[in-house]
Amino acid sequence: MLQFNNKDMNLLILLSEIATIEQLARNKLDNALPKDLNISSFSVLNHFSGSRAEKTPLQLARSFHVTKGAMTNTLNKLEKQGYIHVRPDWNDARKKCISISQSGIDARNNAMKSIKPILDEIIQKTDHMTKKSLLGDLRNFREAIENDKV
Amino acid sequence: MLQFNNKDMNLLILLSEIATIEQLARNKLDNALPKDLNISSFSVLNHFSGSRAEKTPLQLARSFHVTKGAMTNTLNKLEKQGYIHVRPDWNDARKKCISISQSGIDARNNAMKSIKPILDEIIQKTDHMTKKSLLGDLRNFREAIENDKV
DNA sequence: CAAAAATATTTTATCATTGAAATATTACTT
DNA sequence: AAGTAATATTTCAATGATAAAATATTTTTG
Repeated sequence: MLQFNNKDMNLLILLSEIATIEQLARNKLDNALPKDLNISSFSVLNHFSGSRAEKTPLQLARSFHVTKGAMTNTLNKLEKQGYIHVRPDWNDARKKCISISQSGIDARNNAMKSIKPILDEIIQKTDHMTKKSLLGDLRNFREAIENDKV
Repeated sequence: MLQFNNKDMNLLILLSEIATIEQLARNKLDNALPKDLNISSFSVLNHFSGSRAEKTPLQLARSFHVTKGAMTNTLNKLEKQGYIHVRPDWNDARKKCISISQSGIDARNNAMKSIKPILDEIIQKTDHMTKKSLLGDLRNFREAIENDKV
């Protein structure tokens, strides 16, 4: 009855499972975050809480796999809010250098507090082994998807 | 340095990995699909190729975890394209019954052909064990996320 | 060194989604 | 049977993303 092989169908099922989880998680977190911070903005702030080194908009766009235009939007909002510092790159006037401000750090920490109950509920409901194997498998899987567009 | 526990941070990393994969896969498939079919429309058609039983718009919206308004949109487009049949539920005038048409089946098969190279490339690059354990783990994980909003 | 190509950012139009309100129908309650 | 609550779908405004074009700057190349 199916004219396409099982592997293709199984992969579509896998991808649709991933899309479903993404949608569920996005909506939950979006609703829990402070009104002035959507997931995109929060992700950028959270990124800088790991490594505070300056990044260009293009680097950030690539990190998050969004378009440059989308990153322009997010950064404009964050700058208006005072959560990031934006300065020209003195060596290359095409570039900008983005870093997090103190109030950006505060906003990120505050946002973390507001989503913590959601995170903790998920953690509590997922057994340790699942989470442990998931991350490694997902990273392998992502590499299979992304690395032809080097 | 981090004022939030590792479990929370690791879960955020896991979720961001999932979001990244979703974006990559969505963009690839979107670009490969015929111009008259986006992922949402294709997903609905593909759903019906598995089980051809009629579904209501609300059932479909829940299957795909999108809002009812989004499903209305998708179904309107598919109906204009002639890819689905829409009929009233004779027992309950609030409901509609959706099924796939023959040209919908053709459109789905044609779309499958156009994305097959992408699917096959991913399959070829991902080892069997990864895919095998991934699906089960993801389903467990999804349940942890979704089942408090029963 | 001038022209062309490459790179970085912004702008623009378009599109799909969301949450909430509006509409219509059915089920429940008393 | 009337009134209220619940359910199903659609509409609407707002939002955030995309692709592609526009702008500006730097690098390459002939």
